[in-house]
Amino acid sequence: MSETETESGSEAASLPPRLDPAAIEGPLFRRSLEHGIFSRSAADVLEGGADPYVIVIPPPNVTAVLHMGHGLNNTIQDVLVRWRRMQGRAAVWVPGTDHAGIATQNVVERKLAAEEGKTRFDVGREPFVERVWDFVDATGGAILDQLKAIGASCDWERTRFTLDPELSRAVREVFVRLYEKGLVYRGEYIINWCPRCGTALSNEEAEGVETDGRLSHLRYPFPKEAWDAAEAAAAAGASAIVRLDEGEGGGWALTVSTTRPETMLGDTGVAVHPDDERYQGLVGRTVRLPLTDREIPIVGDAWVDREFGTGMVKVTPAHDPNDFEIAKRTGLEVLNVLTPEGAVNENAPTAFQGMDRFEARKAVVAALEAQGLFAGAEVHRHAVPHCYRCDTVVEPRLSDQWFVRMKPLAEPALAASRDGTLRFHPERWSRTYEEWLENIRDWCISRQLWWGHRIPVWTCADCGEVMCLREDPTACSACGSASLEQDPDVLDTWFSSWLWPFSVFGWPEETDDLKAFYPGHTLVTAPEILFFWVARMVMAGYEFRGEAPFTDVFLHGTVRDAKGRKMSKSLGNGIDPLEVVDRFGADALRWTVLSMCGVGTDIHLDHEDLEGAFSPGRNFANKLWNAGRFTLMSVGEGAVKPLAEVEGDLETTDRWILSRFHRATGAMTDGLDRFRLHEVVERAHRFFWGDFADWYLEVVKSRLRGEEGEASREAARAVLVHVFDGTLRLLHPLVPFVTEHLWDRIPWPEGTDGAASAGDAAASPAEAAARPAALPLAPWPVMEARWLDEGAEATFAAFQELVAETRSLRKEYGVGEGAEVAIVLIGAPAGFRASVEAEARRLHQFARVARVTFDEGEGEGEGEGEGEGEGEGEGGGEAGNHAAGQPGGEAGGVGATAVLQNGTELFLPLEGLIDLDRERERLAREIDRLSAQLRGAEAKLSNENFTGRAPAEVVAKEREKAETFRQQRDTLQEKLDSLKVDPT
RNA sequence: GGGCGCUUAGCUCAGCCGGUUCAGAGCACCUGCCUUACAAGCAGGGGGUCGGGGGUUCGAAUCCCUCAGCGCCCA
Repeated sequence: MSETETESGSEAASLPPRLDPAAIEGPLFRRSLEHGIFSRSAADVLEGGADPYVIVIPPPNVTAVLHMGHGLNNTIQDVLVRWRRMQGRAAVWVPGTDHAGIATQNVVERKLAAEEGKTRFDVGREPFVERVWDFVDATGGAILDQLKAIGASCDWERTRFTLDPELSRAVREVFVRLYEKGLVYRGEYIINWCPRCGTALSNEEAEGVETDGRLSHLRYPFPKEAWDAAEAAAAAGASAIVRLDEGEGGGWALTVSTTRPETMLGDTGVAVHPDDERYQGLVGRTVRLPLTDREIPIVGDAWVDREFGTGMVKVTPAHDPNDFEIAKRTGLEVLNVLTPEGAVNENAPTAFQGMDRFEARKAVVAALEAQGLFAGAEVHRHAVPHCYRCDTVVEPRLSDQWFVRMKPLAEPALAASRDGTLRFHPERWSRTYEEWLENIRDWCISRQLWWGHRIPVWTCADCGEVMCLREDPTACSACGSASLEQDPDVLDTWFSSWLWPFSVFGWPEETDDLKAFYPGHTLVTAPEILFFWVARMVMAGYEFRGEAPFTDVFLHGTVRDAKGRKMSKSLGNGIDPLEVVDRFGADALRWTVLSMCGVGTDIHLDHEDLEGAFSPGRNFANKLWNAGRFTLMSVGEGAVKPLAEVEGDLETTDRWILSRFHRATGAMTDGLDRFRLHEVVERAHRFFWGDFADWYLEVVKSRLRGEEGEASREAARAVLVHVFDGTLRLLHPLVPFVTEHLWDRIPWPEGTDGAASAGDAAASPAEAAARPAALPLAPWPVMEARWLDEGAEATFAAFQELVAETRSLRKEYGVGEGAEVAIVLIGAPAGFRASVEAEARRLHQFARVARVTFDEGEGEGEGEGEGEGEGEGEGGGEAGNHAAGQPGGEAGGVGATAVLQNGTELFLPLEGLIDLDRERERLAREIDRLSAQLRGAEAKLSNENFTGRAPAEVVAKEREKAETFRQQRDTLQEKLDSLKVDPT
């Protein structure tokens, strides 16, 4: 027994048979941090000449808690950054958080209300902001530590926060510059107002929600003097003009429609298209606004769509953006009838004052109904804007706000996409991006909040001078007065986020960091914030640095539950990544989400079955663990030779695995290059599990035990270590922990060890011969064409096919797993015969083939008696099925047949086990299949159009296929014919 | 109303600028194995007229048109 030998106290012996992620992940990550593995300095680039690779994290909210969306997003970034780092780039991934104005302020306000029953106004501005800081200092940034749990290899020393002094300075500088350029302006416009948050929102922050609303029809009566005109209009086909019931005095009225009836309280006019003949006689007249004592004019404005509804619209300038524009053009009065909280204000009739807008909606309808002025309603599906933070229905509201003029900023950002400077993955997002920029609207940047960057504009109380300044003023620049008032509002959080790619490096200072690491390279995010953030970053990049902040934007899918619903707190269908890490490990989480990361597809994970959801990742990591365990155990302690020294002793299987490894290397590198992560994972899986673990590890077992000579053993050890090292490197960006743990234990080839011990980050990746300081810094493998070996691959593929077919036949006929069999290969090409002979030991190992005999074919048996059948076959069979027995030549005996692609007939003698009927059926099925294939190929080949027009290569291939099919079919047909004659 | 995308095995998805024994993977399922790296594993197996229809082509899951269903974005 060699047991003592395999457990000779090596490192491997200490590896338990199951991976325990919790035991290795934390310590490994801490070690990397301690040794500064993930950090790079500007000097590396500016002085060391390193090629930078920069990613800035999409900063999560400072008070956020990690969810699977973050898990996916950051896993992807980590894969890319680890890969580039291994390629020798000065990889910098900048982490950080944003202050999330609304969200954070909300949290603290709620806390304040719950704990002290106070509002922020009770506390006061300064003390309130203090409290938010206290809260953020105490609990904020926790999400960054959570990111560490999934292995995020950020340059943690560069952690930034949008409210850091440096970043705040960048925000201020940008505001002032834009102000000075006239790109920031202040004005009264209809903006999206969240009555609950009490602040303005940008257009992007008001999310349309498809809703079945009610389109109500309201009647506004004409004063007596307009009845004639109304009657005339009705006669002209104006469907909006109707005659009222007697109860209303029998007069005339017009009909307008709205989904928000309460806004009629603020109507100041009715509009028709100026060219609409039906209403020509009414323009200039007035109409009585019900429920109020006002009369409002009818105006003509070209914005009105004659075709929509009655072609007549009510105009509420203070509560609708289009109506506001109409009012500006036609001079209609602007009347605000809602309070900031969304209640009816004092400009409306007393009866409605104080009512909430939705309450007022009902009340208005009821009041109109009572007066016979409600003309019914119909269901109307439309998009209702909701606050993206609190989901409250947003109210369009006239308000004095700050805006950024976007058109000039959008132009270079648009050009960048069009000319390919900026690339999207998947590519189709570029169209969405471009369309948004083409139709860009000005950006409302002021927020009526306290938490955030305060707008740096002061107004002199004495002379009215307005000052926009980089430094806080002490006196009015015009009159010297000290009574200055700063604008109370703060800026949209995105107004700091859009500067993130350069503000994190110290801009507006021309820092070394900025020189070294701007522009960056890749941005990884979800399509949801394409407009909010991505497009704006590009604009800011061009405006303030003259260059796009990155070249590639990778947009990944959304994490959903098993039913396809977005994960959310309110639905309770979320998955806590930390729980996943606890139970299955970060590697399992990463592998699982990456394997599902198809281009542009969402990721479905069952929150009710975490085990099922993450087992692929856990299983993979465990498989890797065990392959490593075996490798380390069987390589043993002794020095391993470098590959170059054993080249003369390499066997076909060695050349095969090396060839497969280099192919996998090429494919994975290419996949990473093209952001095809799903492909990368698939390729990694196929190579590691399908080639390395399933075949190579099995193939080298006996060699490693020294059963095939010392030279073979040393070659196997060298190749095994070499390929395993390379495999760990390829897999490291995907599953960093298990790979690093194993890699640390690889016995390094002679002469390369000792150069640096693990953890010494100083070693340069350029010193190829020296052992890299740590796996994250080990050079990424490069595909070398000289190791690609089609011959070895073909040879081994044929061997694999033989094994598979033999196994299949054994199983088909119930040969016990342990039972040994003999096989006969008939008509094997010389090369194949040689390789089978060379791998006889392996054939036994894989398929329990105790003996192979070769037959030249055509009935001529080799005559060597078989008849051993050591397994249970002989014992159990009795004489029963021996009927077809043709003693002697195996080829003609009783057994099962398959045919290999190279035409070789595989015969498995199965005396005593075979069911001839079943074998005939099976053969017939195979023959049918092959015949069909053959017919298909022949049909093509006999088609002159095909042979004439298809590329010669394709035609040749088709001929080859046809030949193979024919050969295989004929072989089986002969076999079947021989079985047809029942010898009894 | 405008735009984008999706529909392939029971489930989640690859494959899609046409031609690999082209219909694949993982999970699930069936059968047999606790073979000293791994039962979180190994071996074998069943399962799909590639949403419907039409077209282009020597050849279509792949390109074009159309219909149906689903999803997202913008107005």
